[in-house]
Amino acid sequence: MTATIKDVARVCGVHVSTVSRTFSAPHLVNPTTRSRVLAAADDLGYRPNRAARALTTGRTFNMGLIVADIANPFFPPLIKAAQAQARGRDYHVFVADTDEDPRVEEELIRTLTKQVDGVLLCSPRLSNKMIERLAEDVPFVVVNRRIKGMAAVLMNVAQGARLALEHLAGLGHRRIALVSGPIGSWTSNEMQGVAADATGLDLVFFGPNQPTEAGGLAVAADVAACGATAVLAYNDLVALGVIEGLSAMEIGVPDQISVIGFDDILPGRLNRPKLTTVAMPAVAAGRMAVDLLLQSGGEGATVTLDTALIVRESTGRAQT
Amino acid sequence: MTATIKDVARVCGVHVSTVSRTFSAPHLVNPTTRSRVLAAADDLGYRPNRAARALTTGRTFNMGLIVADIANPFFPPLIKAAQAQARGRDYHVFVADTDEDPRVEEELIRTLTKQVDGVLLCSPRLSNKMIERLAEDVPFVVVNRRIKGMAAVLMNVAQGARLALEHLAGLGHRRIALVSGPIGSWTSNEMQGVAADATGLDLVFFGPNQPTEAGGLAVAADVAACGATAVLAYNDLVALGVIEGLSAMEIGVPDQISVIGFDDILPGRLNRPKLTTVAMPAVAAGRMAVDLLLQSGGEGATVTLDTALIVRESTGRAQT
DNA sequence: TTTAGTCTGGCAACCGTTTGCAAGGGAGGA
DNA sequence: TCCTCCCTTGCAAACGGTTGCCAGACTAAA
Repeated sequence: MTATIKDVARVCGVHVSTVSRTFSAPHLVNPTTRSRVLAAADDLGYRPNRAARALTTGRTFNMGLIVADIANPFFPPLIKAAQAQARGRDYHVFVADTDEDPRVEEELIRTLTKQVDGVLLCSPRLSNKMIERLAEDVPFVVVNRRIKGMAAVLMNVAQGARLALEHLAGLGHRRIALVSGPIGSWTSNEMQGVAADATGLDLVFFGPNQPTEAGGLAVAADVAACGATAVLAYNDLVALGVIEGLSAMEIGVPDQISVIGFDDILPGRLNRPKLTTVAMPAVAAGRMAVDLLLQSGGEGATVTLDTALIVRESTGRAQT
Repeated sequence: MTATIKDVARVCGVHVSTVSRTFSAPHLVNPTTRSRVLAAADDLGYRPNRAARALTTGRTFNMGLIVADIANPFFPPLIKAAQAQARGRDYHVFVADTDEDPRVEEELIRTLTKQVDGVLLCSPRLSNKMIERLAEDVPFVVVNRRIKGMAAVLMNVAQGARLALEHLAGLGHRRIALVSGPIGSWTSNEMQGVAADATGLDLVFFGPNQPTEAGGLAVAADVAACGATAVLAYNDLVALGVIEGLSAMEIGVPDQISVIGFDDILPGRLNRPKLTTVAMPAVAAGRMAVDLLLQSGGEGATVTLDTALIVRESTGRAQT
C-alpha cells in the first residue's frame, strides 16, 4: 500500500485537513508547518489520490479522447498532441477506439462520463441528436463536426478542397473524379459542397467509400474508366489506394492521372510518387481541442484551423 | 448531476446497500427486489461511479499504456488492440506518450499509479532498476523488454533477424550493414546478438541511430560508402529513410542494395519498392499484454510471440 | 410447535480527500 | 487592559460506493 494523507498527518502530528490544505490551498497553512508536511510527504512518497479527490471536488483531471480508428495514421499525431497538451495541464487522457461503431461510441461515452471532466470527440459517428443528449452529462469538444452550441475544432476542409481544385485546374485538368469517404462524414460533405460550386470543372463523384487504402483500391478501376484525368480523394489512404490500383492497371501517376489526397500522413510523404495533399492541422487541432475543453467546458466556441495544399509528386499537367 | 445510488434507493424504497448489491453481488438480492432496482436504475439513467467504487474495492478497472511515441506507426495497432481487449474486459485505458523522455515516463507512472490496476510499458526507456522500484507501487507488464520476475510480452526479434539474414545470405549477400536503433534498446540488442553469431557473413554496424526516417536518412551515405550490398535496419522507418537516402544518391533498391526493415508498418507496405520486413506481432502483443496484466497482475509469466519474414520488393540478388 | 438453517435487507464503518465552520492564540488598536 | 480581528488548525460531514455483521422472516425438518 502506498502512503495516504493520514500517514503523513500521523508522521508530522497534524490533522489530515492540514495536510490536505498543504497541497490544495498552501496559503492557508503556516509556512513552517507546510514545510514539515512537505518533508514528511516526500519522505513517505505520498501522492494525493486523484480519484478520491475527484469524489469531493467533482474534478477528475482526466479527459476522454474518442476516435473511430486509432490505427488510421491521421489520428496518432492528433492523439499525441492532445495528450501532451493535457499532460501540461496536469490531465490524463483515456484514449478509446470505437471501431467505427456508433454503439460502441455511445457505450464508451456513457461509461467514461463520471470519470472525466470532458471528452474530445474526433470525427464522431454518432448522430447529432445523440451527441446532444450525451452532452447533458459530460462536456464535449468535437473535432471535425459542427453541432449547434457545442465547442468545436474544425479544419478548413473547404478551403483545402478549393486550393486542390484550383491547383488541378491550373494544371489543365477539367474532368476530375471526387472519391468521397464514409456516408455522413462531415469532411466528405464539405468537400462535396465545394465541388458542387466549382465552375468550369467536370466533376464525377464516387462514393461512399471506406476511408482506407482498400476503399481507394476498390474504386480505382471505376475512376480510370470514367475518363477523369485527376482524382481528389477523401484522404491520403484512399489516395494511396487509388494510386496502387491505377498502377496495377499500368496507369501512371502523375503522367496519366493526377491524384490529390487529404491529411498529409506519413505514408503519403514516403510514397513514390510522393503524394500531393491537403495538409490537415492535426497537431494544432489536438492541442486546441484540449484547451477549448479546459477553458470553455464545452460551451460555444468554434475554432477553425487553416489547411494548406502541399504539392509533391502525384500531380502534374493534364495529358492532352 | 447524474443519478447516484442514493437516488435509486430512494425511488424504490430500499437501502443503498441493496442497490449496491444489485450491481456487485446480484445473487444476494431477491429477484423481485432486484428487478425493481434495475428498473429504477434504468429509469434514472444510473451508472455506478467507477471512481467511487475504486475507493473501497481497490480496483479501478483502468489501466495505463505508456509508449515512447504514439506517432511512431509501430504503436497504433498495438494501442488499438490493447484498448479493444481492455474494453472487452470492462477496462478503460489511459494512453500516454513520453516523448522518449525517461523523466516524463517516470512522472507519468507515478501520477497514474493510484488510478489504475496496472500499467503496460511498451519499449520503456527507463532503467531496469527504476522500473523495479516503481513496480512496488503498481503492477507492470513490459513489452519488448526483459526484466527479471516481471511479466513480459516479447517479440521474437532474434528469430526474425535470423530469418532476415538467412534470406539475404540466400540471395548472395555477404557484406551486410546493420543499422541499429537507440542506445539501450532491447530490440536493437537482440538483433546485434544474432548478428554477432552469424557465421560466413561480413557485418558492419552503424549506430546508435534515431528510430525514425531521419535516422535512416542520416546514415544512408555511410552505408553506401561501406561497400555493403544489403542493409538490415532497426525498423521500417529507418529502412525507409535509408532507401530514401540511397535513392537520392541514385543508388537503386533492390538493384544495387537490398534493404530489410522490422515491424511491418503501413508506410512500408505502401512504399515503392514495397518493403521486405520482419513483421512484428503488434496486435497480438497488445492483446496479450492486457490479458497478462489482468491474469497475473504483473507476476512472472513471459510470453514470446513469433515474428515472420515478409519478402516484398526491397530485397533482391546481390549484384556481382 | 419448536428448532435450526437459509434468504434477504438494513446498519454503519470505511475508502482518501476536501471544505465549511469554529475555536484558540497572538497581535494591534483603542 | 480589553476588545477585535486575523492566522492557523482541528473537527466533522460529505462525496458515491462496498461490505461485514446482524436481525427478522421464512422454510423445512423434527
